[in-house]
Amino acid sequence: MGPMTRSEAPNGRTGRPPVTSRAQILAAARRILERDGWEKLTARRLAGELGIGTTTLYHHIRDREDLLVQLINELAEPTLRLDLPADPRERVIAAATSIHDSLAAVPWAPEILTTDGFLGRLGEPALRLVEAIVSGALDCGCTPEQAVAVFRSVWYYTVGEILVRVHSAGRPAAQPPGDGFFGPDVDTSRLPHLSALAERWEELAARDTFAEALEAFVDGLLGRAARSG
Amino acid sequence: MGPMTRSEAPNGRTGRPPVTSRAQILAAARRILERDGWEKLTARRLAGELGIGTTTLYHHIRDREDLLVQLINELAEPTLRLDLPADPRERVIAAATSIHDSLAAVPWAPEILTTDGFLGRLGEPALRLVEAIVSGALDCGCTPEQAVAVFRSVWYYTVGEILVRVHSAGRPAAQPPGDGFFGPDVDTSRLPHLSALAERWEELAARDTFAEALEAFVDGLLGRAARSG
DNA sequence: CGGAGTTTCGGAACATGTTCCTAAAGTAAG
DNA sequence: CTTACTTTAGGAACATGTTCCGAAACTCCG
Repeated sequence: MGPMTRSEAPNGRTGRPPVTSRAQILAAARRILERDGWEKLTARRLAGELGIGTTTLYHHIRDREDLLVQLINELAEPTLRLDLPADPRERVIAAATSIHDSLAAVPWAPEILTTDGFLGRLGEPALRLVEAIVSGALDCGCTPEQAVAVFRSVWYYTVGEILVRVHSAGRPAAQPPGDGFFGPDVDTSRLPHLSALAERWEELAARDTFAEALEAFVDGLLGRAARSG
Repeated sequence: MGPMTRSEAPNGRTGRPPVTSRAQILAAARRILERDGWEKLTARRLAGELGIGTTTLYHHIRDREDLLVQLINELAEPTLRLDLPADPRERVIAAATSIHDSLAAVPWAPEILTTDGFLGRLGEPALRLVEAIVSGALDCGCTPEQAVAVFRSVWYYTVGEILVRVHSAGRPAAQPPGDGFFGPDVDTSRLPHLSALAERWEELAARDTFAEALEAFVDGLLGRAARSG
């Protein structure tokens, strides 16, 4: 469109010089995050922190989702670097646990985890753990199809655990027991076990069973693969 | 607050008569949903459909989340009614599958699934399936603690699967392979298996492996419980 | 210097969910 | 009828993410 570019930037750059960089925006976002909290990280406030116009942000960052993915990437990267066991099964579990713990430490904006190709948009440390899960599954005798399925299944479980737990965190009771547990017009006589467990539900739902269930899941997946292979 | 209520509604009701009911709002929401699509279901449009003021909605419905939970409840209820197998393991799997399929059929507003105590806010059909999972686990020799853990783990996996798949649905490729799969500056030589699978990733990630992985998960969880008990 | 080209900046505007506060519309007593 | 009380209705306003489009600031070339 328009006239052809006659000189394709011979030496220096052309155009109005930028007053802000993506790195500065990310730094300011981290500053707001730890100073004012997650809920204060808005586009206008972020622009104000940098002394620039609000819409200027959108020339350096596609949208809010883009910003948050970058932030998560920066904040979670150190935690994602760890030594992986040589044993395949242990490697799968260690990698999945590392992904879980790293992302669970960033409890704001959990919906970002479910964006399309989220792990692919992360940096090499995260992909290294994906590689570890896939390679571990392959070393356990999985076919490539099964190995990818193992990763995806473990990823789904991890995402779900984080999302549900984060959303239940602020509240006084996760899955409120007693009065509030059942809806308004529910016949509790048809739910004998739930009724019997109602008083203990809050306590039981608060327990962290991620690691145990993860092992059970991995064993189940790898066992199936070995049996069919 | 003001003078005491002298007469506590002797015969009829008092105050300005309501022009709208919660049921009418839900009906209008469903109408908009199937006529104009999910993205058109906004507070103002919903009020317009009913010919009432926008803020009037908030006297009948706490907030958007409340509306969506009610809607999901209405729409998913028929699917949640099915006969459950007598065999405990099959019962757990059938119940989890039913929950999954019912909620996956309501692909809008997936973030509602992770709200605090979501299943508890649903009606009796959904709770019946929760009861089925817990009772199945108990019948397989689980302790109450383990049974609740089984339910929660399966629920996490189900939620994660739905959320990730829904977010990947609209895009051309789930977890884009090839060029876009890896980030900008990633050393692919350190990711041999991922690189080798890059071309097939899209196809493999699109496969529906929920049922198989669910069985593996349940077997892993129940097997662990039986071994420890 | 001056116009052309190019890149960045940012104010105005829009649609969204939600809250505040006041008016409206009814019943019950005096 | 008038006054008190109660309940619902809804306009105005606010903060949010985001886009449109024109202005600003710089380089290059003649």
